[in-house]
Amino acid sequence: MMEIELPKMHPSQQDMELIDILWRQDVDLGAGREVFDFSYRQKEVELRRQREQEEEKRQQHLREQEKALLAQLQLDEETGEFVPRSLPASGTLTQTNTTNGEIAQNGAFAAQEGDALSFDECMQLLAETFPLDEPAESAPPCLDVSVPPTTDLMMPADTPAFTQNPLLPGSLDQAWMELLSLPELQQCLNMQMQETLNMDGFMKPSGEAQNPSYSQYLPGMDHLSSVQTEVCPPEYINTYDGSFNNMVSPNLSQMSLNVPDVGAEFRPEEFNELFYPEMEAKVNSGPLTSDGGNMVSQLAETASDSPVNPMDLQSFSPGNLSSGKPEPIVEFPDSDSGLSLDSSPHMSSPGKSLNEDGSFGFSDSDSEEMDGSPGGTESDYTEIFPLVYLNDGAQTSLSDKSPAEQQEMKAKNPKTEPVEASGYSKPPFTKDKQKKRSEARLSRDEQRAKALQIPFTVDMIINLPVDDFNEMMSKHQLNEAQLALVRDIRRWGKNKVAAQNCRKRKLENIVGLEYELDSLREEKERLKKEKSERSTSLREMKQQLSTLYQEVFGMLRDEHGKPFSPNEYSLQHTADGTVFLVPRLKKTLVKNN
DNA sequence: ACTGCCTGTCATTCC
DNA sequence: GTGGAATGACAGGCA
Repeated sequence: MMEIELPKMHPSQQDMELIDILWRQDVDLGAGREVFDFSYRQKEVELRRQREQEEEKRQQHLREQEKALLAQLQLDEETGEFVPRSLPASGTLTQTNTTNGEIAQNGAFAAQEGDALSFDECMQLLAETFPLDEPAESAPPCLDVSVPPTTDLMMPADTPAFTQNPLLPGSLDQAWMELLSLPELQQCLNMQMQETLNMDGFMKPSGEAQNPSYSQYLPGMDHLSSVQTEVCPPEYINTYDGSFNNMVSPNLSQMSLNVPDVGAEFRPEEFNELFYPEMEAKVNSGPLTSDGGNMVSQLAETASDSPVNPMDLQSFSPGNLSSGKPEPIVEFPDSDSGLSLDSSPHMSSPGKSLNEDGSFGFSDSDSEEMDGSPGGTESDYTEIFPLVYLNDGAQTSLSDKSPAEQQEMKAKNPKTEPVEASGYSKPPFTKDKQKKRSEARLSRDEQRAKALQIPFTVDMIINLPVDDFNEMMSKHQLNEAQLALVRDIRRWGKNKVAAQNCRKRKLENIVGLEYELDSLREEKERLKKEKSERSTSLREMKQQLSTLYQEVFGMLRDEHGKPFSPNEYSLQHTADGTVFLVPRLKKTLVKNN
């Protein structure tokens, strides 16, 4: 059996860190952790050490109990179970057999036996090696370390012997772990793990099971992963996986191409620079905090900078809101709330009915309606719509449009003709005409909104939930006319959709009623036919009954052999089939009575 | 010019 | 009380 030499050299801090990293890979990689800084990790290490101390005491107690129990047990070689000793007299021999059996079953136990280091000796050595101020150093929680010395002793390196033998008493395992806690053994173990890593590539058996994260999530970064295995505490990797993997993963592939040669010493700054070069460039004031939440928020801020709502671009363009000039008073006799049942936001895009010369191409004689029409509830903001609005609004709309949209408009409207005019010129079908007409109407409310420089789209005004709508309104300072128009647009739009739904429902009801009417007519015809058939059947049955009656009555004779007169007698039958000959006179008398 | 249809809007009721 | 859906009624546009 192998005899483990205990080198006299003391481990360096780097070795301890490396050992720490390695056992953490095995022990902790399964759990995601939001730790980025060493301080947090060190605190956690201290807490863990305290817990391990307590655990060690508890396990020591258990070991003593198990020792006492083992002293009373022997191994049943057939079942592999420990059974109570039957004969105390043969205790010595049995003890020997038990030991042999254990040796045969587990090399660890054999190694311990052969190592001539008892548990107490180990503990003493432990106490000597590590004074009382940091006793936890001697008991790292890498108790489940994947490569125990048994790997070298009796099992091949790739054998899944990392799992404990269920027959191995916990005390023995713990004793081994006590031994493993020695720095010398840790160094030896470190070398073994390095060999295993080199041989298996990357912690194949246990690493994948315990840390399915980075080796899979960072394809093509195997070299980096292996480097990180050595230089980066798994907490960092886990933290990246847990917190940022989704966010930064699109960049990881690029980063892997530019990965610098990571030095043997891990530096969070370099790590951040490595994975967040853009953010480093953006947030260049002071070092990045290692706190994941802060980084998330910074990322969110970064992300929130880029996407700009097209509506916002349009709505908050210079001069739209903050001009401070008095809003032109607009009057639009006909509203168009911009939405229908199947309307898409594009249908209500502003400027669709704009003429190229800058005037609005209202459909449905809107230009005529512009002259003036009865003012209803719109009167508060629809006093009179000055011509200034037409030019201003049109120019604004045109300028707000993207070049592509303007080109599209030009393509749709090559001449100064209104879109509606061209659309109505040669409509192939009436439905299409109506649709175009509806689309043309769609822009009117938007133009009203644009005229009053309302910074919302009609779609938003109409379709936002009440809370969001109120929130949106509260975020902008709108004057009375704008508020009235916005609420009118919302009311019109909702009522328009409601009217469309109502009419659709009404049509569906009509169709349904027609269908029901047809069904009822069919049912009526069927019932009439059935009635006729049954009437015919009844008539035939009556005829048959009459024939049968006469036949039976004619066969009846009185005591003189004469037939009964049908005028004086009649046949009657009861429900049970009994037939009676009843005198008609008597029956008449009975009836009269 | 009349008619029927479609659509938007208003007023009202109800939830 | 408010918001919104539902609906009848009305008006305007169009074919």
